[in-house]
Amino acid sequence: MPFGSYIRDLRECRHSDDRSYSLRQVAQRVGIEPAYLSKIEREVASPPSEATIRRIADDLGENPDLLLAMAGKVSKDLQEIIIRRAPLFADLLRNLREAPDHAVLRIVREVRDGDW
Amino acid sequence: MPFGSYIRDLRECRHSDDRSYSLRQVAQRVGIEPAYLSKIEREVASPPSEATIRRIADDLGENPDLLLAMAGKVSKDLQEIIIRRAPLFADLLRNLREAPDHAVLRIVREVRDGDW
DNA sequence: AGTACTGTGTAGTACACAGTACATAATAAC
DNA sequence: GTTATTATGTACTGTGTACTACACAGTACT
Repeated sequence: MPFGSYIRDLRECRHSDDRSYSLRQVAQRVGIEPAYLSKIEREVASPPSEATIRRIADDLGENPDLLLAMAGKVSKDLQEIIIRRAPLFADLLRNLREAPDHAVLRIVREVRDGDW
Repeated sequence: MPFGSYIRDLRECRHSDDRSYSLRQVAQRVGIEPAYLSKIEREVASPPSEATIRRIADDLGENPDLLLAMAGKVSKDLQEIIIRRAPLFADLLRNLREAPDHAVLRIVREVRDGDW
């Protein structure tokens, strides 16, 4: 699903039982013009900047990494992590490309409880 | 070390025993204007596009992921890998942020020989 | 002294990104 | 049934990216 329709659905879902989730009010809280948010939702405009996506995610209560991904973006903080040790992490990621979710999850847990 | 000075040093090193590594000739092989490469090397211009960095890496025999990192960029193919499973990989990377190199390397090997 | 190479200065192009501003049309509330 | 609110259409702006084109200047050979 594209970014625009996704956040529109999400917002309309919130709107259905909370009147403060109109396009205008969300736009105001997020700090952009309603016309611009309208265009984003209808995919007339491409997804906004990372900062704006984060504020939208915050307002709609959605995972920011997921929204960024739907917008075709990778969070700046993740990019930083990779850039610091580029060849190493490049290698890791390319090796994990085809790994099934559960294998990656196992590694996440292993690392989190890791005693190196 | 910044991107510009790094590739200048690298090129001049090659140049010292191979005359075909002049700024002009490298620029021609890479497919950009010499004046532009000059500006990149002196950091008058910011680093070029990913595609151009790849061609430079290729010509100078350097690791493309390393050059991209020095330019503050993350390779598009790596971004793709993350984007496909954003929340999962975001979690993994943030957990690996502080992990020492050898721990990451161990995981790389583990995954490469992995039987899931 | 001429030519052949080396790098650099200046100027400008084309296009994408991230929006604003205002007018108008549709819908809901009272 | 008018007022208030909602969503859209159109037009425009400023900033960054990724370059090109061409003229100029220094050095090296011969």
